Amino acid sequence: MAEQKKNATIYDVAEKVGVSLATVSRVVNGNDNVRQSTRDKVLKAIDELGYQPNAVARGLASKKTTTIGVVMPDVTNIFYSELTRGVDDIAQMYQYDALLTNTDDEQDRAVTAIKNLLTKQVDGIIYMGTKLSTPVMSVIQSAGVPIVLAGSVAENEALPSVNIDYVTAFETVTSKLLARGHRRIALVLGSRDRAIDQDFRLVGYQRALQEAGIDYDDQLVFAKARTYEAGQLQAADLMDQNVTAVVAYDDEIAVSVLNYYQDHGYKVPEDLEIVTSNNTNFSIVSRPELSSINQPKYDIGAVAMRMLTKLMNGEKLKETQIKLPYTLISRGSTRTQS
Amino acid sequence: MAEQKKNATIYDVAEKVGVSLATVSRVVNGNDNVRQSTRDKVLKAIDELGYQPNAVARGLASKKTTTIGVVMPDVTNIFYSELTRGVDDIAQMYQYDALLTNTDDEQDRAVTAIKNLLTKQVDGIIYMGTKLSTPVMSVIQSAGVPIVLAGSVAENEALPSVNIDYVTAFETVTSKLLARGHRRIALVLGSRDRAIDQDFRLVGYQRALQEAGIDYDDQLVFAKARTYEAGQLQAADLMDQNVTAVVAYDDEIAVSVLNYYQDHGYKVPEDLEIVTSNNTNFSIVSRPELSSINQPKYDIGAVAMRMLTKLMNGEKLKETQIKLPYTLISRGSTRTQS
DNA sequence: TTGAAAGCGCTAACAA
DNA sequence: TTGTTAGCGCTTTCAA
Repeated sequence: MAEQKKNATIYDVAEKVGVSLATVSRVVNGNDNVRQSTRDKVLKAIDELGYQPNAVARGLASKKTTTIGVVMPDVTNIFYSELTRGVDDIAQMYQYDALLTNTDDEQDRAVTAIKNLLTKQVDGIIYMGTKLSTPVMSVIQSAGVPIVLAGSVAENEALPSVNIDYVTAFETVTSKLLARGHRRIALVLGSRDRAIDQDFRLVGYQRALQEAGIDYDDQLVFAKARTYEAGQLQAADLMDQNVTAVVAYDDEIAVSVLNYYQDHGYKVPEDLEIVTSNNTNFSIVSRPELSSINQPKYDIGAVAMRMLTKLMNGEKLKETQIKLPYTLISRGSTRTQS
Repeated sequence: MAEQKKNATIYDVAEKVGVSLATVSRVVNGNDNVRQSTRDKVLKAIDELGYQPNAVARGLASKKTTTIGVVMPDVTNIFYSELTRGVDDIAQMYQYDALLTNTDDEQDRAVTAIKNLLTKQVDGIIYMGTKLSTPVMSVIQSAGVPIVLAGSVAENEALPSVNIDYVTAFETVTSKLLARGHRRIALVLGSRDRAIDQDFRLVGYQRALQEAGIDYDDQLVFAKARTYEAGQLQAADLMDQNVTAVVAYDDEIAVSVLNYYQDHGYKVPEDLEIVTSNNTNFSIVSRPELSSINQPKYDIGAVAMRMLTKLMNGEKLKETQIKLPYTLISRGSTRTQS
C-alpha cells in the first residue's frame, strides 16, 4: 500500500523531480514556458504524490482567492435560491466558489456579512435583497472589490445590477386589472425597505392608477408578510379593505391569500383576481393556478455572475444596468384576458 | 478627509503603536498576555487604521480557515435549503463561513466538490444527498477533515450523521394506510442511489407490507421524479397501476401527484390517499392539504453543524448517529385516522 | 508582558 | 527554458 504522507507541497514535487519551485508552479498554472519533457516529469510526480495546490497559500501570494461572496436574504426562499443557483452555476463554470450568507433582509447583517467577506479576501460579491443604504455602499466602495446586484438596485444606479423592468411589469399587470373594472386593487409587497418594492413595484402600480385616473390609496398597499402564515393574517386585512384584486410580490404570499379567500368561501377569480410575481412552482401548485409575471430568475443570477467575472478580470462593462425580459403568464386566478 | 490607505496590515498597526507584530496579533486574538494599557493603545490604532485581519494570511499561518464546505444536491430544493439554513445559522454562530456547492445528486460532482473544498483548506464539511460511495469515502478519509452527513448516511455508519428514523416513519405511515384497507400503495422515491430512499424509506415500506402479510410489488415503487413536471408524468404511471394510496418522499412531487389525480376527476382522499414526507409549505398550500411526516429540517442541519464544530475542535462525539424526533401530521389528503 | 524570527505554501518578478 | 529570491500577512514558538 502506497500510504500517502501528509499533504504534499510544491516543494515535495520540486524535490522529487529535481527542478525548482518555479517550474512546478509554472506547470500547475499552465504557463507555457516549460519544456514538454520537464512538464511531463512534473505532472507525473504531481500525480504520484497526489499533490493538490493549497488554495490558501495561493490566495495569499497571488491576491486572488477564486472565491466570491453571495449575500442574500434567505436560502429558504425559492426566489432567492433560484437566483443563487444561477450564480453558483456560472461561478462554477469560471472556477469560483461561493461563500453564502443569509441576512434576513437586515441591513446591519448585510454590512457585517460584506465586511466579513472582504476579510476573507473574496474576489467579488453578488448582492441580493434590501436596498443598499449609504453605510453599506461605503463599505463596498472602500473595498475595491467588484460587486453586482441581482434583483436589487442601488441609489442612483451606482452599482451594476441585473433585474427585470419591474416598474413596467407591475404597471402592466395593474392596468389590466383596472381595465377589467377593478377599483380596489391591493398591492402586496415584502418590505418598503426593498428598492424593488418601494422604487419599482409600487411605482408601477401607482403609474397604472394614475393613467386610469384613479386616486392612490395607501390603505391598499400591504408590506408586512414574508411567510405563508403571515400571509394568512394579511389576507384578513385585505378582506377588510374589500379588495377585489391583488397583485403580489411573492408566490407563497399570493397562495396564502388565495387559500385564505377560498377557505372563506370566496371564488377565485370570480370574487377576487390574483396576480403574482415570481412564477415559482407555488404558482402552479395552487388551484386555481396563479397568473404571474414570469421573470428569468435563474438568468438574473447567472447574468449577474457573468458580469462579476468580467469585473474581476478588470474588464469594463458596456452596460451596467441590465434589464432582462419577462413575460406575463395568464392562469386561472385571473379572468380571461382580452 | 482622512482618506484611508490601502488595507492596513498588522505591520502598520504595530508600527503605529510602537510594538511588535506579536503583540498586535495577541490583542487581535484575545490572548491574555498583554498589559491592559498596551492593549488599549493597540485597539485604538486598529480602530484608527481600520485594520481588518486578512483571513487568508491567517489561514495559511494557523492552518484554520474558519470556513466549512456544504455539499448539497440543489439549493433550489426547499428540503435541502432548509437544512442548509440550519447549517448556516449555527456556522455563523461559531464564526464559520460556508462555501456552498450543488451536486445535483451526481456522485462525481460530489467527489470533485469535496476535492475542491479540501484544496481551499476548509476546516470541515457538511454533506447532504446521495449515498456516499466508496470513492467519495476514500477522498474524505484521506483528507483528515471532519465531515458530518445531514439527511444522509454512509456505508456501515462510517461517518457521523443526523437524520430522523426514516425506516420507522415510513413503516408507520404505510402501516396506517394498510390498516385502512389499502392494498396497492405506491412508494414514490427520489432515487435509488440515495441511502435514505433505498436503505431507509423503502425498507420501512417493505417492513409494513411484510407485517401485514402482503407481497412486495416492485411495480409500485417509483423513483424517477425530482421535479413538479416529472411528477406529473409519474402520476400517470401511478394511475396505470391502479394505486389507491401514495407515500411520497418529497412535497413538490406529492402535490404534483395530488393535482394530477384531482385534475383527472379523482377525489382525494376518497379515491386516493396521499402522505408526504417533508412538511414544507407545499404541503399546506395544496387543497386538500397534505398529511405529512414532519421532520425537523432546520434542526437536522443545525445539529449536524453543531457536531461538526465539535469535531473541528478535536472533541470526540458521544453519539455519531443522531436520530432526531419526528411527528406525523394528519391533514386532508388522508382519511380521518383512528 | 513583550519581541525576534521562523515559517505557512505559493506566486511573481528578475536573472541567468 | 529554468532557477533564485522576495515577499503575501499572519501565527507561533522560543527567548528575554
